[in-house]
Amino acid sequence: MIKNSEPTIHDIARELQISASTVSRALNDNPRISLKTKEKIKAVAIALGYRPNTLASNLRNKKSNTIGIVVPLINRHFFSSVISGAEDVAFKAGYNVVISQSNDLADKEINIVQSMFSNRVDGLIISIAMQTNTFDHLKIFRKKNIPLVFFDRAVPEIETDKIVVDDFAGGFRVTQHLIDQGYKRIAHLAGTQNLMTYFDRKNGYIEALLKNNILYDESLVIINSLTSDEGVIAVQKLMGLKNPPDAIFCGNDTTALSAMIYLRDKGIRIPQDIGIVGFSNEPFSKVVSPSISTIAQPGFQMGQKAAELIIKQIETKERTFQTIVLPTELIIRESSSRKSFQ
Amino acid sequence: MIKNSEPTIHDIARELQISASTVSRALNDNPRISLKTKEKIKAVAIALGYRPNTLASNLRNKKSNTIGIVVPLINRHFFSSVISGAEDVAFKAGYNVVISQSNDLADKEINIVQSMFSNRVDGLIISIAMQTNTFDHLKIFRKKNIPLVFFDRAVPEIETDKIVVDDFAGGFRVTQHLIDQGYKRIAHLAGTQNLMTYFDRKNGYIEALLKNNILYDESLVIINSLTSDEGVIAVQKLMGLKNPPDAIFCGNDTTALSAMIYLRDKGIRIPQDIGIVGFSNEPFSKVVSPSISTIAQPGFQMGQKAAELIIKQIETKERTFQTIVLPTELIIRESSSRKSFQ
DNA sequence: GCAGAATGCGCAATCGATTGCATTTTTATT
DNA sequence: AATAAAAATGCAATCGATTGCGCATTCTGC
Repeated sequence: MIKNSEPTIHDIARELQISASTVSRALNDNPRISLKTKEKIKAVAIALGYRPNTLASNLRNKKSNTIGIVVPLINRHFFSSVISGAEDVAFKAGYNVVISQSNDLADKEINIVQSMFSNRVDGLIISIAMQTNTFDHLKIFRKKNIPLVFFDRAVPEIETDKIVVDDFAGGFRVTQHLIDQGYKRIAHLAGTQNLMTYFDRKNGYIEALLKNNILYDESLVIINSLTSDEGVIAVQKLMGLKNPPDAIFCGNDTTALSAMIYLRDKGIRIPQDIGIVGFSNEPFSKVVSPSISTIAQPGFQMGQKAAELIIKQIETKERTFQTIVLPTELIIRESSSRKSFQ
Repeated sequence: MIKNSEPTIHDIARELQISASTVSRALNDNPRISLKTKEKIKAVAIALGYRPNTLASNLRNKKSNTIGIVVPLINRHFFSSVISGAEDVAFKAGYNVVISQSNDLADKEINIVQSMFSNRVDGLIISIAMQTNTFDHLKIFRKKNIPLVFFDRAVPEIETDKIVVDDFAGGFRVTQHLIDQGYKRIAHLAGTQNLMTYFDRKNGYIEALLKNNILYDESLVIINSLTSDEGVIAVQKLMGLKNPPDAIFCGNDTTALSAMIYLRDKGIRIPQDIGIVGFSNEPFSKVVSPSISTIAQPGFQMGQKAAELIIKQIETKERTFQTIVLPTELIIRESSSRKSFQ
């Protein structure tokens, strides 16, 4: 008879005239099974092409050995670095990783998170979508005591481990740097203010202005969702002011680039006429011309830390949450180096 | 008593003094259950915060409603586009998607694929790692008749659906373009020849040379793994030849960029002294200076097609495999536009 | 008012692996 | 050789959801 389906431990057991329990134990290297039996069983397992059914195992163990990672966009260098870092640690610790992207949409995020829950991931590492403003789908993880770790974009009202970068310091240093370069009217392109990251960057910016006795002019701050197109729109608006800025601190590299291209096409020189700084150190920021000054975030490292913390949560009952703030690095490139032209 | 664990259909059943079968059927909208009962059951389900245990369901149904996607590197724009396209279609069809990256390592790929198999994905969409040269871990999918679709980097010896781009035509057009621009000695930076993609690109290159009565000089072809560093090494070698090339067709944009930067630092002008063309149309290729001519591959579309085909394989028993060859587009930018300087 | 059909629901087995406890087999001890 | 102790293995329940089959109740038409 043709066995169409996968061989199971029962097939192995039948073959050897022993019980399935013994097979299960042998394959898991349980010391209660003699070496001789183990060897026989393993040989048959290989001969039959046996592959354990993780579903059955997970169901029984109430554990999937899987960590879910949800990011807004997979193809952002920062996020894929975090993924790589997390995978690195998780893999070595024997966990599988499933990745999904929310496309920055709240609905999709909810969908994904619930699906991961239903699939009984052992833990969830997430950076929330820009659009997300209700958090019930995440609170449930805490309520049910399922390991949860936020990175980069965390939810303040949910108490759990968080890995963030020092966005405030980042915003501060960018602004201070622009001031040091002699720029006087510094605008800021900010992201949604319900995300702490963008909120903090803006506050760092404001703080730096104050520290340097520069008036904080709200008309120089534009809040949008930091896409390429919106970068252009924002710059158009800024340049249309009676008193336009001479520097722009962009909330990310994408808008920094689109702004730069727009300005270049208008014949405005960078950094001589206008200084530009981005955020996140996307690979392109180094190779475009002029190269873009930006803030580097240790993505890979964040991923590693996130994985370590989630594994700690998974493997211990202890729940002493920490918020790890990783430092950022200001990378000064051409787009803001006005002094070198003087 | 505190129920720590998740509510199950049995809890709902107990609550209403009915059987679990009825609950299961009601939640699945089985017509055999009356509307009234269904409503009661659904109300209780919500009240208890019930979430189905997909593991149990999948085990019973021998189906996970999940499609696995394996790519070499998540942070390559081309691959993340494919992922997005596949997710798009899969999600709409009610499938979940799990993504993993092989980092171009054979071992990791084998590991991932086996783990996906053990998790009983309904189908696998994969672009193989550069390093992979044995295919048993994939052949098993065909042997067990589990849906399998290759995209971009396919395995010739495994018969199944494949979505590839016309790499041969791509290589041909790049080369023809360089010839049209007046370049005489055209070098080629190729990737591992056990991948059909790179093999075909090289053959397209050779064919174009022959068509134009240009001698094919093997010393102008360098094969490596197309990383940034190896791009530099390759160019150094090429420029060290007694008779160095005046154009380089690079196997990807990454090497095109690193080559370009190296040449620029040496004071060699692009495209005047040397023409450069890449492959894949990474986002940076458009914004660097000079912008890089390249071949665009319809990534999102490939992903969509791949998902459609895998779903077709999953949902029908029919196994008439097809190989879909999508067209490529030559994007001419500054790095190869020598004529505009004459 | 009654046979037969339709409707609504429950029983129990099943998916494949795991595990507490019981049972059998082997080894050690006197 | 007898018995205790240790080692090896098996039984059967369990994880949570699904489903073929069967039973009971209600409905339909004449």
